[in-house]
Amino acid sequence: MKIERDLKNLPHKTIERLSQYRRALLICHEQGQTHIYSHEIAKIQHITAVQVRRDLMLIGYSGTLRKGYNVKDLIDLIGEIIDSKRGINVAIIGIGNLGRALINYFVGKRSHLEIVASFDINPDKIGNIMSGVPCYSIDELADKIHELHIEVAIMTVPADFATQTADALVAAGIKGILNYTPKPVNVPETIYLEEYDMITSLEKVAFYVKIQDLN
Amino acid sequence: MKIERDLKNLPHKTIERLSQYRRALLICHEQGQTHIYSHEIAKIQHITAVQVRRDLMLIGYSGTLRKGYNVKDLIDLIGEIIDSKRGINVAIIGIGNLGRALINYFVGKRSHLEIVASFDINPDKIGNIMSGVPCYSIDELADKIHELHIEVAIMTVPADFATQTADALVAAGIKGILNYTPKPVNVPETIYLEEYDMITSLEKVAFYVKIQDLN
DNA sequence: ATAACAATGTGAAATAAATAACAATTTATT
DNA sequence: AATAAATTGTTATTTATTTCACATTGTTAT
Repeated sequence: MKIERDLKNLPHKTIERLSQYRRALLICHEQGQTHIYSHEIAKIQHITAVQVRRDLMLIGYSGTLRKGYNVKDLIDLIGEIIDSKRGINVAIIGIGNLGRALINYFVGKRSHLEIVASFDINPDKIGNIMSGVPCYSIDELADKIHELHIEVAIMTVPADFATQTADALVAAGIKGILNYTPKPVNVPETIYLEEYDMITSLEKVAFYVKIQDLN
Repeated sequence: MKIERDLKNLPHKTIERLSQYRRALLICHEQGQTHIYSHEIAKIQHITAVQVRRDLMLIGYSGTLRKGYNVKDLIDLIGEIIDSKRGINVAIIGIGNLGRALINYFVGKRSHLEIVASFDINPDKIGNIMSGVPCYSIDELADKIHELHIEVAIMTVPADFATQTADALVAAGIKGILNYTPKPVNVPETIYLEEYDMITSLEKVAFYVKIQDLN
């Protein structure tokens, strides 16, 4: 009960960084590294060592002086914080290039997050299995979401289908949506929505390149 | 000279939102809408009307009372702020699913950002043209970056190639990098680097879905 | 032993970003 | 003409996030 309250108070940015720390730590662990200093983690993530220490403080982890943090312990603790014990099933909506990229990229990467289904409108794709992920007709969306206990959906449909796809997901009882279409969608407040648009990122890079030249 | 200083002082978040406002405004403009209120823009972007007005205040745009903002004028002004007058050439490094998704998605979308080349290591892909974008060997990276005046690169190579790709881009004189590999890369401070990792976003969604259940 | 060093942990301060509050003003209505 | 309503523009405030400063404490070298 204490922990639940703490989790809710973790800054959003800290959540993001914890995920990134873990990814870096997993690589260190694979390579046999047992301990790591805050400034080493910081360097990998292009942030400051203080930032790392503060994040770890927030999740109640203590390192040892002069040896730093225990890589394995920290990986496990971050898992306890950000992972769901029961695991979470994920679906990808829209099997275009981006949908395929996500499937290839995610499958097998995180044990607590499993991509259990994909959906498309194209008959040529329906029925296929890609990296172990079956593709169903979008008509089966609601049924499969219930049947397979899918809680999170990643939207990779064309922009013109974004709204109706989001509506269908909401109606089917999805709990979280990651929207990669360039069209913002509206969902009830009870559903967690994360939107990311690649054009915005590219335009941002271009902007900072541009103003550098103005020096 | 006044403007140059102002541009540098615009909050990063405002830059991102300006890009998003424009995208929404372009759709409105296509549909023949001539004016728009701050609260309408806000609703599309899931933010507050005050936030919109503040962003527009920062770029020195004034709307008209009771009619709101002129869609066309605002599109043009945002372009003056975030676009480079000369246009910026972009390359995609790595023609996997994600690279292809980006090409399909970007081509023709923004006049000031042109994808002029892609690069890959696979001989089957080299020499192909996709949506008008030629694919060159990664060996030609430096040459083509100079020849085609490429200033921004989007990295969509496998994680294991991230470091060497970034190093090659830096050596070739790139000015900005958008890194979509899951591996953070190091570049000199003079180069603008934006990194985005899809696993982090998915884990974040999963986290907030998880803690909602703890209520 | 003791001093010097190098790391963590954390309260305080600074910075960045979002929100609240409200004055000003145009338009529509009576 | 006066009033009401709706919208912008902007200062002040609040909230969120990062950084600073430094106390603490193992470890190593002398």
